[in-house]
Amino acid sequence: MKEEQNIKVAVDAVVFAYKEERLYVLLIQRKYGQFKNEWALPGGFVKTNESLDKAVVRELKEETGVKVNYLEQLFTFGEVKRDPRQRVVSIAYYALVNPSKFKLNAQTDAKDAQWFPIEEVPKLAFDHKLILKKAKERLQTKVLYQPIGFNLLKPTFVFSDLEKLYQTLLEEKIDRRNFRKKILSFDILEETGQQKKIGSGRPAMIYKFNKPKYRALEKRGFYFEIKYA
Amino acid sequence: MKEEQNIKVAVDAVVFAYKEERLYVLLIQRKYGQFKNEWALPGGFVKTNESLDKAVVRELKEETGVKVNYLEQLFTFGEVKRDPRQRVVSIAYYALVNPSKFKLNAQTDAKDAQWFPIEEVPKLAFDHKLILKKAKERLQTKVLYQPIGFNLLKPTFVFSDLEKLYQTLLEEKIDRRNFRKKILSFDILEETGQQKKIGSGRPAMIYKFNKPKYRALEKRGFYFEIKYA
DNA sequence: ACAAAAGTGTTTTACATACACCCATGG
DNA sequence: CCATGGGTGTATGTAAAACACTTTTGT
Repeated sequence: MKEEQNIKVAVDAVVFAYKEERLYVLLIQRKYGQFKNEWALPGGFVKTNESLDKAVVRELKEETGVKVNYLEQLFTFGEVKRDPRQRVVSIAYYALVNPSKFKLNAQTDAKDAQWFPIEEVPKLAFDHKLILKKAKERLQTKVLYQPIGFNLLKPTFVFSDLEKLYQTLLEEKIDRRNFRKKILSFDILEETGQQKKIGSGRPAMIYKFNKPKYRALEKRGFYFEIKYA
Repeated sequence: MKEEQNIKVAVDAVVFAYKEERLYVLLIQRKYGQFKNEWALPGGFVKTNESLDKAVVRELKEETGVKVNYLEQLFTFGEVKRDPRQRVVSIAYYALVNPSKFKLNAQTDAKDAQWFPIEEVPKLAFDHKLILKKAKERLQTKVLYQPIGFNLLKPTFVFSDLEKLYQTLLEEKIDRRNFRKKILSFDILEETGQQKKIGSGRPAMIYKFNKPKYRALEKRGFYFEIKYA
C-alpha cells in the first residue's frame, strides 16, 4: 500500500568567471537524448555515497575540467515538471573561478563546455535560465557584504581591476575615490611591488587579498560591507 | 554497468512561533522505528508528484495540524550519513506562524507535536539541531531587511509588541524611540482604534501591517531595513 | 497620589555622497 | 609635450545613536 518514491537527485552549478570587464558563465552542450545540442548548466546526478558538495565538484571536473575557487549552495529546484522526462530535484550551486581557469583545456572532457558572456547566454534546457537568474542575483547581493569577489580576480591585482570588477558585477558606475577609501578602510588588502601594465599611464600598486586577516577581523565582529551599489 | 541512484528526498520544516517575549519551535516526537521517542523537526518524504513546497505544507498539516503564515526554503542538507538508515537528502524550510496557531488542537494528528521555547529544545534526531541553528540565524538576519516579523504577531498589534518581538528575535535591547521612528518612517503600518490591555498604563494605539502598501513601495525600489540590532 | 506603560524631540556622531586636480609613466 | 591611467582630500547631507521627561490610564 506504500507508493515508492521515484525522484532523482541532481546538482547543477552556475560557474562565473570574469575577464576584461565582462562576466561569463560556463555552459555545456548536451550530447545525448531528448535535449541533444541544447546548452545547459553543468551538473548531473548525485551518487548514493557522495555528498552534494562533492557531487558538484566531481561533475564540474568531469564535464568541464574546471576546479572552482568558491562554491556555495544556491537553491533547490523541485517543481514536478522541471524535467519532462522524470522527476528530478536539483540542488543548484554557484561558483566563482579566477582567470587562470578561463581557458578550457580540451584534454579533459571539455570539448562541449564554453564560457558565455552573461548577456549572450543562449536558450537553456530545463529551468536553467531561472537558476542562472537566481545565481546572478545572489552574486550581486553577496559581493556587497562578503569579500567573495576576489575569487574572480588573479591572486594579485591592481585597484582598478577591483573597481572594474565591481562595476561589472553591479552594472553601475562607482566613484573611484570613495570605493578605494572604503575598501582600504577594511584593511584586508596587502601591498606588494609595482607594475606597468598598459604602455602609458602611471604604474599602479599591486595588491593581494589578505584572507587570513579578513577571517580574523570577521571573528571579531567586523563586517565587510559596501553601500554604494 | 550503471549504478542506480538510491537516494530519498525529504523536506523538513523549522516552524517558529512567538508568544510573550519567547520564541518557540514546533517539534514532533517520533513514534516508530529506530528513533522512536526522539524529538525531531516535522517533515517527511516528498511524493513523486508533489512539489517541494507542497510537500512541506502537507507534512506540516499531517504531523502537526499547523498551517503556516510564511514559508521559505532554507538550505538543503545532503551529507551521506545524516540519516544512518539510508541516504536522505532533505530540503529544509523555515516557517512563521501567528499566535492563533499556537494551541495545537489535538483533533488532527497533533498529539505528539509540541512547541518548545528555543532555549529549551531537547536533543534532536539526525542533524536537526544544525538545521534549527541555521534557521534561527536566517530568521535573525532576515527580519532586519524584510518585514517578515509581522507573521509572528496577531493581525493587529501594539507598538510595544513589535518592539518586544524584535528584542526577542535579536536577543538585544533596542531603543524604543529610535525603533518607533524608524518603523513609522517606512509608512507601512496602519492605525486603528485604541486598547487598554494591562490594567494600568496609558492605552496604546493599535496598528496593523499594510502589506499591499509595502508591496507597492517595494516595487518602487524601497527597502525595509533595520540597522540597530 | 502613585504606579505602569505609552508617547515624544533634540543633539551628537559617523558615514555615505559628491566632486576635480595632480602624478608618473610611455610614446 | 601629450596622452593615458593612477592616486588623492574636502565639504555636505543624511541617518544612526544616545538620551529623559511628559501623558494617560488603573488602582
